[in-house]
Amino acid sequence: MADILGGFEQAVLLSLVKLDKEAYGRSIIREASICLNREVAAGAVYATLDRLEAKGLIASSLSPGTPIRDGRARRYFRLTAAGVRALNESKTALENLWRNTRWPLKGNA
Amino acid sequence: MADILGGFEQAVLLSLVKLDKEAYGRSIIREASICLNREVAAGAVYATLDRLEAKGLIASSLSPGTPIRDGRARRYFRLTAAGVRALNESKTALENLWRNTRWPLKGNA
DNA sequence: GCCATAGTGTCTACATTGTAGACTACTATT
DNA sequence: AATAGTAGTCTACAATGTAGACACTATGGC
Repeated sequence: MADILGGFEQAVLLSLVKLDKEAYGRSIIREASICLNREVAAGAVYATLDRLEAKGLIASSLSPGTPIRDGRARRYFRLTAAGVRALNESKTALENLWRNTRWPLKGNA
Repeated sequence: MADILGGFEQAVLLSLVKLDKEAYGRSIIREASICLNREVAAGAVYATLDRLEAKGLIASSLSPGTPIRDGRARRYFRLTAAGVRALNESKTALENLWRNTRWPLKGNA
């Protein structure tokens, strides 16, 4: 199993961090679009959220008690301790990968 | 198509950078193991090298003229201009992803 | 009441990337 | 010839990335 999270997973996870209490499907999609600077499909995000939840890196819960007012119930997501760890470790591994490499690379092709 | 190279691809590509003229299958495997701080299977590396070559990010050539002395002919790899670009862009995209995020993250779960 | 619209979540299908492990080749040594 | 050391190849499958169609609930206007 890859010990480094993929770019998309990191984007989704970091979106949760930034949105904090306001992290639910559609808001995550919007935030991830900004982070990655491109359009991201709803399915892509939900599929990733499901996988991350299956791995225990995030947890979800439907709109807490409060009455639903604007459409379907929102599903809120939050990072678990394991999620925070995985994110930190991925970042660290990536830093190590580039350590000792002057960047940006000069086109030496 | 992911605009951010995966961690393994980056490790392989960066190994080429570090090994420079001495980048061939087995030496890349050794270097990648160091970069990632874990064992990597030969098949994993060769498969990745083939894919990167198919995408035009690297190019290969068999041991240049010189007589083969220690086993099967070596296949040397080198980054193409597109490869350098892809590597730089991945790094940049990752930097942007983490921009404005204090790191390491505090376990707020 | 009925329809259009807006905001949400779900499902299916497929492409790409990550990885393991067994296997083939060639040389030098014993 | 048998063995070990260095190289590269192939197959198969798991994990991740992504698109696009679809379904549910509520509101506002006709």
